Amino acid sequence: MAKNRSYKLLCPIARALDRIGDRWTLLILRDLHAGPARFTELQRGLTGIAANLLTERLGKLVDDGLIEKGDGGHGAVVYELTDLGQQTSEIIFELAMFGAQFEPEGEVVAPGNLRTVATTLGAAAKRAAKPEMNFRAALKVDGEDISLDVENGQATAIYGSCPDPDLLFRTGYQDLLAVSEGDLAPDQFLREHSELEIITPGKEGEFTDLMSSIIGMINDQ
Amino acid sequence: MAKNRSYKLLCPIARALDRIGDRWTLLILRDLHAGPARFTELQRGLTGIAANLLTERLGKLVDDGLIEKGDGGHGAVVYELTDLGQQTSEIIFELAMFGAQFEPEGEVVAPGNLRTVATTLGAAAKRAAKPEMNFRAALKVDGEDISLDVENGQATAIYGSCPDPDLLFRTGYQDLLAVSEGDLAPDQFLREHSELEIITPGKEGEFTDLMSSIIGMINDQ
DNA sequence: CGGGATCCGTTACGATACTG
DNA sequence: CAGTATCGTAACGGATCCCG
Repeated sequence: MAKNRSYKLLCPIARALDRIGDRWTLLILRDLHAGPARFTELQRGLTGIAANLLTERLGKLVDDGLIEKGDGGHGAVVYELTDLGQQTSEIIFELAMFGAQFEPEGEVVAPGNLRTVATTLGAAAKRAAKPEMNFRAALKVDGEDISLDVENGQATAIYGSCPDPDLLFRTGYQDLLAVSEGDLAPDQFLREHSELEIITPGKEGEFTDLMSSIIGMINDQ
Repeated sequence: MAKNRSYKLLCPIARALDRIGDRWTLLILRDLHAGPARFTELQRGLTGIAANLLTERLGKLVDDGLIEKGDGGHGAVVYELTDLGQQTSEIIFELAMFGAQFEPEGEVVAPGNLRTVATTLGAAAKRAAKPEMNFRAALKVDGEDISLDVENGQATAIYGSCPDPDLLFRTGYQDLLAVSEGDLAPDQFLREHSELEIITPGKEGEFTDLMSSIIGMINDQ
């Protein structure tokens, strides 16, 4: 992996792990599924990854064609997923579904940013959205902006503010986790642990439908 | 992970990786999805994992409730998946789908046994089988037995011989890989790189249907 | 022979410091 | 901001040995 620790096995699973099985690598991809990001932004989301490790992992991901360096404006470098890198979406979503059932144990810490929320929500929405759905939702989770865009049932969630939204939804990260772990009932979450502000009347039904589907999908797995 | 290298992140993906993100762990689970296995059988399938590492990984998987020690008969210990461990099936299948597109590079080596084939085939069949399908297929891949059982569309593949099969299917591991990578056309694979022996007439249609669906699913992803 | 435990050299990781 | 350099520590990999 990092250097020469490939499994060298003639097996598709081993070949996948040779590319994304290193420590931190899947978490880096997780954050990039929420949209292009700068080096420092990634470092913050990974809470304490050493700079040299992040450098090495990014380099290997570029070499393997999963990500590429892009132009973030005024000379800034951003990393973003290639088409090949996008294909890890299903893997990451299944990991999230599997991991959501475990209680956080010991001294855990919230990530330095909420890109993980955008990724998980986006992957879930891709599966749960119905073809007739069309809306743009501006989410604020603990004050951080996430844009959820659904176009004819094609959902995309990006970490960042949403231009021209149909509605605004506020909640907290801890509340989202509680719902996904089954510790908080969906309707109680929607009634007491979040605020919904309607901008385009009529769109709020589609949004709450989608949220309910997502919560149901997570809980009954 | 191994000792205290948990990510300690409040994120479902990190919580999943704390359990199954260690080196070798997903490959161990891969082999166990093909049915219970003994220590030495696992060691062979993983081609060269050090005994101490396998011991440590198995111990952690038992502690985390993903696998358990069972009785393999005449005092033999076998490791097998718990219900929780079974839930990693989707993750492993998505890894296989992602990894199947890469050409093996450099000096790779075939795994010491073909449990990986049973796992990948089983996961694919679970998705591709239609509800009306019912058959038992005895597969021989490079002489190793894999049992594919489909009951009302519920597919299970186990590494081991199939009792009372409806048909017998022989092929080679390299041929299977070539098909899954798109280097060998499905119909050419079925005609020239495999043998089908019919035991219960009429069942061969269901089997080739399923195989075609699986190959199509892998290739157009 | 199966299922490990122990020891040891090598490699990767993690923290801090430093640089363009 | 975006990394590079250094270095102590922890994990890995290979071998050997042990016990039923």
